[in-house]
Amino acid sequence: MQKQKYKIENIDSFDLKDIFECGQCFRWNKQEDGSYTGVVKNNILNVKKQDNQIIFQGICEDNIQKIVENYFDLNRDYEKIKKDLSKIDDNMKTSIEYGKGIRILNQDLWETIISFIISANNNIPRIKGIIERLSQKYGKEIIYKGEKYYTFPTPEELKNVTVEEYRKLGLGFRDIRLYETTKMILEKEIDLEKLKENPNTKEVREELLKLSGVGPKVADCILLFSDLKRFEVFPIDVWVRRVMNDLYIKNEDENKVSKKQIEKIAEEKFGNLAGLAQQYLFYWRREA
DNA sequence: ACTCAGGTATTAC
DNA sequence: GTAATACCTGAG
Repeated sequence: MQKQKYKIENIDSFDLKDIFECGQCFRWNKQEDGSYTGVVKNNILNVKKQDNQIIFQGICEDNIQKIVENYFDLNRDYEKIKKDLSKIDDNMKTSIEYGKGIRILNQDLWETIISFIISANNNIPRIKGIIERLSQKYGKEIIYKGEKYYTFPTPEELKNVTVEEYRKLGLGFRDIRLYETTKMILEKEIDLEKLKENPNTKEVREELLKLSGVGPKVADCILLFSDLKRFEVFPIDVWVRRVMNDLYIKNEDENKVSKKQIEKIAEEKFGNLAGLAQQYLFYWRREA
């Protein structure tokens, strides 16, 4: 573990707010100076934007450049993606203009699974609070700039946690789901390493759906936001349903719009970039 | 007191 | 297969 620093310059498609507040992650917090600090695996990172530079610093167990390039998806050409998506229609163009600094993070698969199970029928402040308490209680402490941070607990670290203990953390009815899913993963009923190696997204999705607390929406979030990185999925939550109905379907009652209907349009219009399109639309509809 | 929030699991047609 | 319903919790 050592303090490290890394800078990149003149990168488009990199805005702190767009990245950290577009709804893909839960462990990044804004600091007084406008930078963001977060926990990435066993590393504490702080990201600051200054002029046309992005400055990453933190305490890392591995090379910070390597960590950052992978986590922030730096080797993907977002300019090209945005250009392609913008051609589709004015709606996409508008939403991309709004969220032009978005990048989809390569988050740890296990952490993403648990985080999005917690997200079900929940609100962001509460989701963040639960994840923080979970990490504080079962993760490892790391001190950075005098502050205490906690790594996200590994499956092993949650091995002996009871349903009652989860309930005490405020998980509510999701307690049993965390318990069961952790058990399934520990016992390799679902092998996460094998999932990463499987290029067949449909098969991986079927596997994820076997986990307790993982339904269609959570499975798609995991596929898109974790290091599985499948951009062809299209997670449909209340906001996406709303924006898709507003823009393309125009049913008087958005709740009557079927999931299949939305999926069909997403597939036709956005194809293998559906996940990105979803994120721009979601962020725009929610924040703008 | 009551509604709502990044849905899922269960039960009943 | 598709529709209705319950579900922790805490903030507004």
